[in-house]
Amino acid sequence: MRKVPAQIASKLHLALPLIAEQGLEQTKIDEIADTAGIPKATLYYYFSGKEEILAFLFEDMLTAIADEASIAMGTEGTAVERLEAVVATQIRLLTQNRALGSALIGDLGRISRSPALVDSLQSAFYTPVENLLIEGAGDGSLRAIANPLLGSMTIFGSVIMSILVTVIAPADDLDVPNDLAGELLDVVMRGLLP
Amino acid sequence: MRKVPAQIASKLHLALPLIAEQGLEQTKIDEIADTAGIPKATLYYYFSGKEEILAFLFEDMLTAIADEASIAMGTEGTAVERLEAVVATQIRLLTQNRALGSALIGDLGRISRSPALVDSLQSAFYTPVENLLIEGAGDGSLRAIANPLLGSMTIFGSVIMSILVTVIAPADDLDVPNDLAGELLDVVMRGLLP
DNA sequence: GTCTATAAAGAGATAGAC
DNA sequence: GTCTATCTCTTTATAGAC
Repeated sequence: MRKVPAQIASKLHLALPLIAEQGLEQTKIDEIADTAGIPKATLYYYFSGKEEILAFLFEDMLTAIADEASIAMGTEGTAVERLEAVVATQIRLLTQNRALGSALIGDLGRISRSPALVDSLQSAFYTPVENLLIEGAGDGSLRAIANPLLGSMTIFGSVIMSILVTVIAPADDLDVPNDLAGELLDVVMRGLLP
Repeated sequence: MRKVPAQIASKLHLALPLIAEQGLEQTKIDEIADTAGIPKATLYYYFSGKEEILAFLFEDMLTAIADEASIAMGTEGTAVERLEAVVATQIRLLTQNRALGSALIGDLGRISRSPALVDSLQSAFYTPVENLLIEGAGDGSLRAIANPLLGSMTIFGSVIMSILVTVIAPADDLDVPNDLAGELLDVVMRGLLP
């Protein structure tokens, strides 16, 4: 894959709603080219095919999340406070670019098939959360759970599911909380027991 | 779609590892036919194409989960106890048929594109959990969270993520807990705060 | 280096005999 | 229900203009 110019990258986002709606499989590369306003041959010049295009966009988003999460981690405050900032960042970026977020969450299998994307996913979601869980156990602001991985999975799982249910495939009668990140964290933090 | 004989259905499962590994997109229908030992023409006799085959298998598993979850819900005990039984059932069935579980979790987008599968997913995962959360708030065994949907999302999210991380795409250095369901529920129930 | 046009290859799906 | 042969559509890849 050649280095993709910013203008191409930004145009590609125009094709994302299409991909998110019907899946990459059903999306012809001509549709992508037309919708994005990029000649098909140019796409083949930069990418080796459809998969690589989507992988590039995923990578793009995951890197952005990892970067902002890293910033949120570096702020002042207890581990809990920073954890909340990190999760809020993740949710914000996923919902901000709704179509890409949908495509990503709806296609976790694709990510798990690519080692590079697995790495990016870890940097964006697991690593910051897991580190904060460990820190929190240290500074006493979080309880020390036996397996920090289980904690970060719970958080990541609830984040992506909340996006899935509220943004990607919302039921008709659903009322989305204004402060989704806050309410979600409340549940995860305090648990379900009385 | 014609009614699929049990023998065809069971043979189809042989092709699942293939689909889970490389995705449906990269799986040729000839490969499915060969691996499952079903003539390609017969597949087209019962199904309209690849998508319908996978949808059928998903439906199959989701129905099984919904059925067993419904049984677990009907047992004696507090809401919490039955909730644990339901979640353990879900995890058990997802891991028991590892390849199908992988394909399902890795392809949530496909499910969200099909209203019938969304229904089945709800019956298998959301509905039983959400009902138990409401019941639990009633009998005092669970705290009354503002939005029960958030609770069921948290549970479902952590369930699928734990499957994803431990079963579908396990890291090399990962130690999978023996009692995954139990430890996971401990986190979700008691929360992350001290 | 980038684009237009088009040819070649490969997969999904179908038709009709058995 | 199953088989062989075939048709069609998509992707891939290239040749050549700019």
